[in-house]
Amino acid sequence: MARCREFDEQEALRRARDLFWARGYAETSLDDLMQATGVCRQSLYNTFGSKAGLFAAAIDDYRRSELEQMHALLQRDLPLRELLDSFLERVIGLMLKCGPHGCFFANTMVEKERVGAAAVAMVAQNSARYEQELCGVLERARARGEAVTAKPAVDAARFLLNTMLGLSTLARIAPDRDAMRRVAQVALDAVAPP
Amino acid sequence: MARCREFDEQEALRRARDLFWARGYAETSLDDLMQATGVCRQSLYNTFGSKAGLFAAAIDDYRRSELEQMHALLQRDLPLRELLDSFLERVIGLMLKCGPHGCFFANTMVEKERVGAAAVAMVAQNSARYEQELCGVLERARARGEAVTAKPAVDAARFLLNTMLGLSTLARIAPDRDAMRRVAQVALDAVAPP
DNA sequence: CCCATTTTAGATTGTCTAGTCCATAATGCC
DNA sequence: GGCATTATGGACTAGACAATCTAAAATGGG
Repeated sequence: MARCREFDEQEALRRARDLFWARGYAETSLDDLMQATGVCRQSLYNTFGSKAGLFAAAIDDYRRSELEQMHALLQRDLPLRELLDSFLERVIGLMLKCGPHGCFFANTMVEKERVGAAAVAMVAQNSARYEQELCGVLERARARGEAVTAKPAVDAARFLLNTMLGLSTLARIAPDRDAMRRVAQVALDAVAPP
Repeated sequence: MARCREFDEQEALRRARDLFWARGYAETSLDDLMQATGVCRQSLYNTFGSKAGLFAAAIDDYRRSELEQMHALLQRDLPLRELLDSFLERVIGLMLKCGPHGCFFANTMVEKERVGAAAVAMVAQNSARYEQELCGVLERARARGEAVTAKPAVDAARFLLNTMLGLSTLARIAPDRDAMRRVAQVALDAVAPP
């Protein structure tokens, strides 16, 4: 009935996401996005509505492709220290991915005035979810009788989230995997003493 | 010999600094800066050279007016826990100042591709200085026989820096002073057990 | 093969930006 | 009081930007 699409929407979204991640919202122009995705301007508008709409879709894709895996990591039945250790290792890998871009979400919060309400809401919602899941992990470990900090689980969970956010900025100042690992170890010992 | 300045350079710089802090580099236009400072375009160029030059001056002013006080806080002769506690309290206050802007330096690192080399260098240098001073504080406390984490002082210092950076982003996601305080307490207990 | 429909490509629009230019106003030494 | 010098205010330039518009190209049911 009509002309066929010449591009793969998922592939284009993935490329747009990586560009937004690397450069941020304001510094990524539609010309950049067209070049990176190979999709013409009007098709981007037909598919995603606006630049902010494309960004929101990119944030959503990031959440699904990267963060869901981390959420899954937290659901595994492992001793607390092992679980958090592998989780933080994965976080560090993510922060360093594709160069010292830091966390897409953390960067977005610094740019929150520009990126549109939809994207900001997704980020805030996801942070809250991390906090809840980390809280659950700590409570389950405590119930199993593992060594866990005496602090309220919710405080310790927010502390871990805070450590993740810090690592994102640290990755921009000094993208040094070993240094970040040692930071994570101090945080790990604080919530799950060896 | 020549016409007198109608504006106070320090006052104008302070206003420009607060605007850059609140909105970031890219999102602050010269028109905004002219309005906030009350200084005409050409005078800003005469005095600071360029937008990037003005930003670098603003970063420098921030360092002098806000951060020097925090550096001074670390030089006081107090028990480690008291020292770090008051320091972190001050950090939180700074992160929340003038609304949830977070730390000017941390925000600048997220925008580092735009703000110019001079500003980035100042931020990186200052982070390293924090790390060194925190390291010194921990080593002195250890030498005095106070309770200090068994971790290498340099790792613990970087961990504290990381906590500060995290609090900056946390202030943007959820500017809640009490929540931030509890995060800081967990970090404090990790490096200086009660 | 035709035609309604969608995609594509590129020109265009209107807005905003940093930075420059220029004419005017103020200043104080001579 | 002239005059060199600096400050000021506003017009201007050149370019980047998101978004819209236009028209050609492709598609497949009838």
